[in-house]
Amino acid sequence: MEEKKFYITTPIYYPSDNLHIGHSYTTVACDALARYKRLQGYDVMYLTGSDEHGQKIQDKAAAAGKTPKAYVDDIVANIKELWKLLDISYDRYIRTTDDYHVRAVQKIFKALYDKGDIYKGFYEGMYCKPCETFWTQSQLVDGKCPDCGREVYAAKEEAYFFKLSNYSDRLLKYYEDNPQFIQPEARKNEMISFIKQGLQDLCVSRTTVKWGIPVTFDPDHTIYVWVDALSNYITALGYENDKYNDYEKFWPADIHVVGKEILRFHTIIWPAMLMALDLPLPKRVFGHGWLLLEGGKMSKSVGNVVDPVVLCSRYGVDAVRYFLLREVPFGNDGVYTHESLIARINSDLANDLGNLVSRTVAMIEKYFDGTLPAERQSAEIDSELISMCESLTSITDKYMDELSIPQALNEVFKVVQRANKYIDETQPWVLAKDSVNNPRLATVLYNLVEALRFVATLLQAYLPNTTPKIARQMGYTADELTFDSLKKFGFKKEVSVHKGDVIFPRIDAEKELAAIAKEEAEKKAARLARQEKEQKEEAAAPITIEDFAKVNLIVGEVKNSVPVEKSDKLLNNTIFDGKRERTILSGIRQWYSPEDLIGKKVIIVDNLAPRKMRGLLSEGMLLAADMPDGSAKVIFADDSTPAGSKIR
RNA sequence: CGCGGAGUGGAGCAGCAUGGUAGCUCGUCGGGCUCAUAACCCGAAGGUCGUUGGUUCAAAUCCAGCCUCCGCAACCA
Repeated sequence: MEEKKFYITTPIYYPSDNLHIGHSYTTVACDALARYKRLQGYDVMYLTGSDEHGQKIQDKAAAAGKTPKAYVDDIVANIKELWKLLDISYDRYIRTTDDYHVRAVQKIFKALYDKGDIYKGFYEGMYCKPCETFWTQSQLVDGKCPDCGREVYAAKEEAYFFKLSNYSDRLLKYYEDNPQFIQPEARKNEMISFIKQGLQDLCVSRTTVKWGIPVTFDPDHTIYVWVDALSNYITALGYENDKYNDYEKFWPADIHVVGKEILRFHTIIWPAMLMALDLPLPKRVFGHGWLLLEGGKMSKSVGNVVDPVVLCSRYGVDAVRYFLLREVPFGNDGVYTHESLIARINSDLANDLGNLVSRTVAMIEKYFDGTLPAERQSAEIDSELISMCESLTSITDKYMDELSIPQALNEVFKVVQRANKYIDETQPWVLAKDSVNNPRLATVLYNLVEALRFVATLLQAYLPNTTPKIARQMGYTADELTFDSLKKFGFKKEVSVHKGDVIFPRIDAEKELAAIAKEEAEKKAARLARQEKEQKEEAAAPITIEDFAKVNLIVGEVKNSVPVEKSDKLLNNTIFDGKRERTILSGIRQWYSPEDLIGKKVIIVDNLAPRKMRGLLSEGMLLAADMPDGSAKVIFADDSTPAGSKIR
């Protein structure tokens, strides 16, 4: 018999900023799976956490004037608060800055080194000095640093490498022997072809990144992300540390749930590391889709409203959870809109479920003063509802095993819909007209209460905040909602209901959307006002001649100009600055065609930091005047001015 | 020929690895009911499944070409 334990993990999130709705999606999905397994009687370990090392956090912390640890401490506090708000039932939270993890990772690194799976070599690449970052040839943009656009130099740095290349065949074999390992199926082929292209050894240490775990036997080196972050799944159980003692019990993980973009790390690097350590591999890795916002670029202006905290305060935690769990199909991407959220809440939660509870309770109170009489009488018409309830868990079990959470929820709501239909079929209000029908009426109402008990019991996994309320109204205690009790329709014969508050209030979509639109407009206006104010302050503040001297303006000659593909605003200008030709992108395509510019002399900012736009690097900018109608007029210099002339 | 994803009734999706009645949710329209949160139940309208060609007795489904849209700038599950 299989041991009834279940180990599920979320990715550990990178706390360089507060989390957004997407992280909530992953975590809520795992929460539903964890809760479902607990209801099935499994001993569950649900792990989440944060991946707190690395250059970016170091930079962010510096920018905020904090130490890296203080910086992540604050964000981790916010994360934990968010999980509390969303009713996340994680059993353990790992931080990669936790002592026990740090020491365990050092031991793992050493063990891999001793076995020869990690070796010392040289990391060769293109190095950008100001950014202190190595780039691969393919990451470079026009041969320059993709971050700052400056020149990069071929450089070599001492580094440790993991022999990933040794594991190609074993990985492929593992995929073959364990077809369920990578899910969804479609992604598996991606991984296979990635391996078949040939794996390269993986750089696992850096000397340039300071915020990380030092290599014990070579302290100049910091352990680079992979060994640090991926190890969390075992260190959190107590692997190579004394903090916990659950490794034997819970490893290998039953499932790692990750976003599709990091599936590769979890299905290639992580298994290879485990193979190197002679440890068992996780049983499944599931790469889920993304929750997208309506029309990509809109995200920033929608921004705050999609903040999970705001959504919860507006609609309630369970409504938000329901939306996340229901809206995004298995493995695919889903789109968030206010309309779809409200529609989901209204039709499923308010109209179908909430209303069913409320009409059932109301009838029992009205016809029987809240308590059903003992005498009952069943009828043929009852059987369909009853059999649906009785077969419900076997269907949802299957869907939950496949991680088809929306489908599982759909099955539960089919019962809700069937119960609503059952009321129409049996017409309790007609039965109530003659007390002769009381036994029949009692049975009808009892069946509704029972159906709702099945529904509420299952929904505990998804809507933990609401199900106790439903149970209370139906006259059950929350502890009576067990999967065991679902073996039989007719759990408890006596029923007393208690009318309570409306469980899911209906949202007036029009009003709500108007309110949201208004709020967004206000936010936008506030932001614009702030920007304007800042600009004015900037303009108003006098600058010194030294400040002005920082801006190096020169005359340039436009040698060529072509529209940038897939952009209706940009022109790609080739400009001769007296020494060389450089590329300067300019957002003036609406008002100028290339012929207007070619051959003309313009004024350019010589020393502006290069910037990537539409995949092209723009080195400098072209001066133009803002017109009152929003258009722009390029400032041309006299034709006789030689290119390269300095302007002051 | 850069990579990836997608084109199915008004909207959002399923179906496509194993060809053979085109299904679901929302919306619309009509009807029923009154226990209930203007909710519930029933019915109807609406699709030549992006396009062209091929394979086949038969193609949304397999093959080839073409067209269109989205992401690849930022952040990131």
